[in-house]
Amino acid sequence: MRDKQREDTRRRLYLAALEVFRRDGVAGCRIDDIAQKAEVSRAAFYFHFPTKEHVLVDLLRESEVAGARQLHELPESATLEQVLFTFAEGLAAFWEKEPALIVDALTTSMKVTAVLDDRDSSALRGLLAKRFRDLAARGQLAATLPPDVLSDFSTAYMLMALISWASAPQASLEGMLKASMRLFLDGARASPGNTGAASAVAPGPGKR
Amino acid sequence: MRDKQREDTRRRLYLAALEVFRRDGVAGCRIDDIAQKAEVSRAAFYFHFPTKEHVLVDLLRESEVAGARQLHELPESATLEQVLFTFAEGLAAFWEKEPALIVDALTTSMKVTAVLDDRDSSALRGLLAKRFRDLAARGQLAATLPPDVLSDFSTAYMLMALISWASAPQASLEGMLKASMRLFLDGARASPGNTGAASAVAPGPGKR
DNA sequence: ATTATCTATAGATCTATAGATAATGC
DNA sequence: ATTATCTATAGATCTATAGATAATGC
Repeated sequence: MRDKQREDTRRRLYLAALEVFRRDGVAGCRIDDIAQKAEVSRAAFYFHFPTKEHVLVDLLRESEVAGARQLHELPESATLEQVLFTFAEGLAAFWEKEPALIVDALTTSMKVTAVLDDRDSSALRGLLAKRFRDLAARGQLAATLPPDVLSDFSTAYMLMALISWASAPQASLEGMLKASMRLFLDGARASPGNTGAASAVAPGPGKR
Repeated sequence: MRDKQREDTRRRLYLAALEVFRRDGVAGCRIDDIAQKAEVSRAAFYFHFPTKEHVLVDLLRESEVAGARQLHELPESATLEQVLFTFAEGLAAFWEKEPALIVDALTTSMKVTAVLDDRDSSALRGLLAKRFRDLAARGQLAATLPPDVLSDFSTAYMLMALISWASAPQASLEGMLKASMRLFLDGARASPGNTGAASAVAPGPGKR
């Protein structure tokens, strides 16, 4: 009963905050407006969220859940490409509906999670890291950096792709995300097998 | 005379702000303390900087200048690797002396520059983009994405490497930055020529 | 005389906290 | 009786702005 009401209030504040963010921007909005829209006092907001930026951490978590949902259904044996593209599709579907909040959500969350540095607070970060460790064990990863770090870099590319698309939405977000994943996989260096388009579907290391 | 005084005050505020940031953190500090240390009124701070976060934009610019300094001396014909490694060295030298401000400087600047989106406000961003366009013209770049975007992604990798190092400083920052550049160049996919260490010095596409 | 730089300060907004209310546990 | 959730509010800090001062341009 108490738990239910607590979650209820928190959810109302969360949704109200997103509405106000979309209207006034994260930096420009007043917490009073959020609280009023959620029909609680301003102090109640602070009871649930340390700062208004923390609402965006929740939003990013939600987007990660959207990205990870399909990931669970992939077999253990999935390739690196399948893992990353599946995740990219989920992310694209989520953020296409919330373009105005991409930059704020990603930059503030990056700050918060960089400080926290708990690979487990985020369901996705742990899930993706596990996939990467498995792939490394099967020899599918370059040995440049440890799998955990590689996993974080793949996420960084997705975030960059999202921010880049949000600042200047050209093509489809999904296309942009997948292009960034090809870049992550094959690198920026010109080479016979690396024209971008080709490697998008090629299953293995695919030389020639 | 007036210009000189203006720049003088601005510089005093800039240095005072960095001191206070190091002591109290960017989020936790008071602008009054910054102004007091610079011996001007709080309003004078706002005359020079819209928000305290904008001080960090200046800091990031300074680091870019440090990174770009050596870049000017590279010949037009320099390889992608030479360009990126030179830049990485300059960045590493700068940020090693300012580890406490890395995360705040990079995340807030990312937000600000993502919104501004002027490829020219930053000397470096323009300089690096030009290098990338030249490299693309000489066929040294993968065609996955336009050169300008590739240039931004290379910077994103550096930023990620910096943030990652700042959160958990393991090895040398320069080593971390160069590893991230190898990842950028060759991708994360396992392949015969891609063991990381090997490609660090190899000049060309270097298969085998 | 005009303009750029800076100060003093009023009003807005936030942050911290003492206390009210109602659910929970004994 | 105790504790979790929320409110009311005092004090801190920020933001906006009217005005002072001194350099610049005519």
